[in-house]
Amino acid sequence: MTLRRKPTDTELAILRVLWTRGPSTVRDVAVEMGREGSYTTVLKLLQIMAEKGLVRRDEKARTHIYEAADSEDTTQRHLVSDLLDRAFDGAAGKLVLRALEDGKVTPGELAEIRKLLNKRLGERS
Amino acid sequence: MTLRRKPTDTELAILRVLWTRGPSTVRDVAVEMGREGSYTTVLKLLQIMAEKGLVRRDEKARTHIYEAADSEDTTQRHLVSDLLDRAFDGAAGKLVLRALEDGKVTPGELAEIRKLLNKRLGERS
DNA sequence: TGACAATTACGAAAGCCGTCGTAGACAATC
DNA sequence: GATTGTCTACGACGGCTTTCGTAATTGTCA
Repeated sequence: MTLRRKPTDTELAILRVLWTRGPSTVRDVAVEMGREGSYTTVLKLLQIMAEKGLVRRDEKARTHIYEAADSEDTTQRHLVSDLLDRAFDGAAGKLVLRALEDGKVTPGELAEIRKLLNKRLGERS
Repeated sequence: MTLRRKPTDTELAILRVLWTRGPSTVRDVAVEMGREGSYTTVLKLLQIMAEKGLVRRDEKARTHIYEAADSEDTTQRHLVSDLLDRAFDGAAGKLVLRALEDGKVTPGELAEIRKLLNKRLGERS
């Protein structure tokens, strides 16, 4: 398996564009981020991300096409797990509490959390 | 209010020592981290963190005493909120699901989450 | 007082990140 | 074929993070 470093903030912003847009050109990404003026900066970032393995690059055409290497879900899982280790000593419950306090949660998500919670309560010894 | 930048990974590791040990000397922190060999590195980090306002320094005695400026809870809240913005578009529910999937949650925490969840379900329109 | 140990202070180096300027390749159009 | 526009490639810079070596300061103890 490939060892991938955690994406930086800027890299994550780019990945988010790729996740929502799908495979994109440099210009696509730059426009979406409102950074058309700094075109070469976005280009360079994507090139480095390709070296790191964060994105895949299709060079068949003159204008290259970039695509996120890992899915949004996978990356989110890694980021959460990382934060869990770094700041919560692995205690997921505490993180969940913090998140529920802070953020907005849709009713659908609330229901889903409930379901997962019940499953957890049921299976515990 | 003071504008504080997000602590780096290393800084967070130091903060965790300060949170569990309480006010500590450089040596205390270095020992706790198993980095007594790199004493001056830990010292320098703490000095910089003091400049940034991440820690407070008591210089009354010859051996300075360092203490985390923000509480663990506050910092955790900031980190979660930051991750929420950067990777989840603010959707706390999704983050909660990822965390529940991944980590270990104590029965006590499960109960607390349940309670908070019920409160949320009750108040929603 | 003098020697020694522990501590703080300081500066430099290496590496990474984000930014930008510029050069070169290529295609299309006239 | 020359010009123009778009794209990739490359190098350099400033800033930040972490590490380390070394000097300066201070306390202790014989």
